[in-house]
Amino acid sequence: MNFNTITIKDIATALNLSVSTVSKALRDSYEISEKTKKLVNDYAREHNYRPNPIAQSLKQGNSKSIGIVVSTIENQFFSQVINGIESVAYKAGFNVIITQTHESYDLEVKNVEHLTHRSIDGLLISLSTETHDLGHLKRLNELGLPIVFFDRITDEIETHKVISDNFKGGYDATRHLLDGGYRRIAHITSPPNISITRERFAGYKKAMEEAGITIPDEYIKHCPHGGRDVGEIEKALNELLLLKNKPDAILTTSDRITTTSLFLLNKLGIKIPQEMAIVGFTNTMLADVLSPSLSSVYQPGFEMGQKATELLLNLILSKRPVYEFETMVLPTQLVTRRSTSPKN
Amino acid sequence: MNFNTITIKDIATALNLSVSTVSKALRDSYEISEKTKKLVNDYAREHNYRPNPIAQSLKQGNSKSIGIVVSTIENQFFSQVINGIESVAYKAGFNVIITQTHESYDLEVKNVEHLTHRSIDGLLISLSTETHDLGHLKRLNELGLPIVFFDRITDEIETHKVISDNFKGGYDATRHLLDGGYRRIAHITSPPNISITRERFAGYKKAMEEAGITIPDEYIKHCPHGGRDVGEIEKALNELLLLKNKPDAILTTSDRITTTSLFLLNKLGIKIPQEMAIVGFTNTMLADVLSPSLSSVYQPGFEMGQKATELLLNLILSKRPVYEFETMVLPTQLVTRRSTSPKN
DNA sequence: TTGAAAGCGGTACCAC
DNA sequence: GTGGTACCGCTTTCAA
Repeated sequence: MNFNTITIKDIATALNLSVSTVSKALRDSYEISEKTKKLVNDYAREHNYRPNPIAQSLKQGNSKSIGIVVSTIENQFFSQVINGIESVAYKAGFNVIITQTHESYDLEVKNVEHLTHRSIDGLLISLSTETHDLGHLKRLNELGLPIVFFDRITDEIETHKVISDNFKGGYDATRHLLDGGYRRIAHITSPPNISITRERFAGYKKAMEEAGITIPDEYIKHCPHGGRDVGEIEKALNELLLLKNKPDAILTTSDRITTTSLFLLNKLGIKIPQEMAIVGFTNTMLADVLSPSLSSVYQPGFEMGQKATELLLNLILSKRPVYEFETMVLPTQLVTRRSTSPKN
Repeated sequence: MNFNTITIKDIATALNLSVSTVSKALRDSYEISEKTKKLVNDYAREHNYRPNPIAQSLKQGNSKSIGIVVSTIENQFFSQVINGIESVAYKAGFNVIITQTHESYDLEVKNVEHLTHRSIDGLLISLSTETHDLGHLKRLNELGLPIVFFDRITDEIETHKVISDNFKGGYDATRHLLDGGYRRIAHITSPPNISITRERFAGYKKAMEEAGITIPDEYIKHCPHGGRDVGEIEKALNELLLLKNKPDAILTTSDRITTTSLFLLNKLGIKIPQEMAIVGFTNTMLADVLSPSLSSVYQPGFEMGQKATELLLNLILSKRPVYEFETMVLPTQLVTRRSTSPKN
């Protein structure tokens, strides 16, 4: 149903004008006399006229709106990104449509389809953990849909990308543990197909190598859905705890894996950091208030949303096709707290 | 831009049929021969045809999508509600469009306008703290737009509503404090114009009355934006701490007010619960892991989203106008933890 | 069984 | 300066 009180046609009838005249008057065309413009605009204002953007986009081929795909808005990092996106988009007169994949490839495909059908002018996307095949996005990219990837990106499509410095985040966190005297550092993370997993792992590995430590294979645990299900985190943690060569510290990635690991360790009665230190990627504002306070790698979510949107708007508003793309890397921030206090 | 590879017209041209025939074939009309149907459907499948829902909704006057308005998705409660909404909506073949007011009346009006223009079939809304005037929603309601309120509702519009048992939540939490020996119980909450504030206050008041305690006026602190800004929470808390007759416990409402209060108390070095007990409404999954673990009133967010959507779909799909409305009240759950351990 | 044409709400080209 | 009209993609009478 259409709940706009009034259409351009109604105005035309009421003022005894043609629709085209009304349309032009509303768009402040030079062709229309000031008198008519005033007449039309006054009437429109009084009757609370609003153009129907669906009709407009059908006609004009643009919609002044951008689509967003994230894994889940429950994740503080993503809700901060979305706030950043909105702050820039609204200022430029664009609306946003938010969708969630819940880490499902099928839902990602469905959402992207839904968004393009709703006639978006551009797409901001962070890939789901299940996504291997990028066909759905490649097709759109080739058709000319402006796309900007953020957070979880891909090499297979050339366009603007915005990430945080995951390598450095992983490196700094690991270095911090090493400096505190921890040597047996395990890593619970997302599946290796998504970019952030590989980047953070690389940082972790580098720091370990520099310390002359070989990482046992069984120290690396992947959660197939990036921690969506408690079970996968529980499994990873239990396996680590059962190792002969039990780790004395864990580096976790993603909000969910980090906070859930903390929860589980507490539940098991394991003393943090004496028996097990923990540092993780998370954007929760509660790191300070956790028990114990949680050392964490913070990503600039809001800024990431802003930057990604600025780049996307550039693509959308560019008169000519763009062939030069950039990958913007934003700094992460390690905040050390009690969960990683130095040994002894 | 339209990034659908192919339109109904393309199919018509390719198969040497008329658009109307193709349209009917795709909709499996009895008028069309099986042979033609097969021809059309095969071609459509091969070429990955998807109808353009914008054009459809322009024509049909419905869009198979529902609009959502919440204050902020950063709030765990609301992201849980949204997940509940999606779970029901998707199953019924409806899409959802999520918008945030950030507790601003202006944004609420703008979002509602944007949603109705995008041709939604129904609206799910939780009012912003700034909203006093309901004109924008009354108008739509009178025009026949199905609306279901949840969480922060209003008496001024008659329709389905879903809330949690805020009275009982407030009552139980207060009762729990009283049972623990706390008597000077303060209350930091949202502004009184929104329903949840009044309902929770009523429960708190009832419990205090039953205990024969008169609540000093200065024990009631309202955060104008429901805790959106840290400053307003800080101010409320500081004022309480400076009172001669300093409270020994606080009941907080909303995720933000609750967790921020905990943070601030910790920061000030105030011992919880010895110097100040705290219990609050929050849906964070971290209540257990906080320092100290936080007694909290949990609201069934996911279920609320589900119920609200079911009611909305009833309204949307109903053949005849609906005149009987219900207000569904879902149970809250008090989980007691260390932040409210009994005195002594 | 199939097709022509109108129309949803706008925009824009082209006449007058 | 104003109006007629075609069109965006699709659905739906009404004719053929």
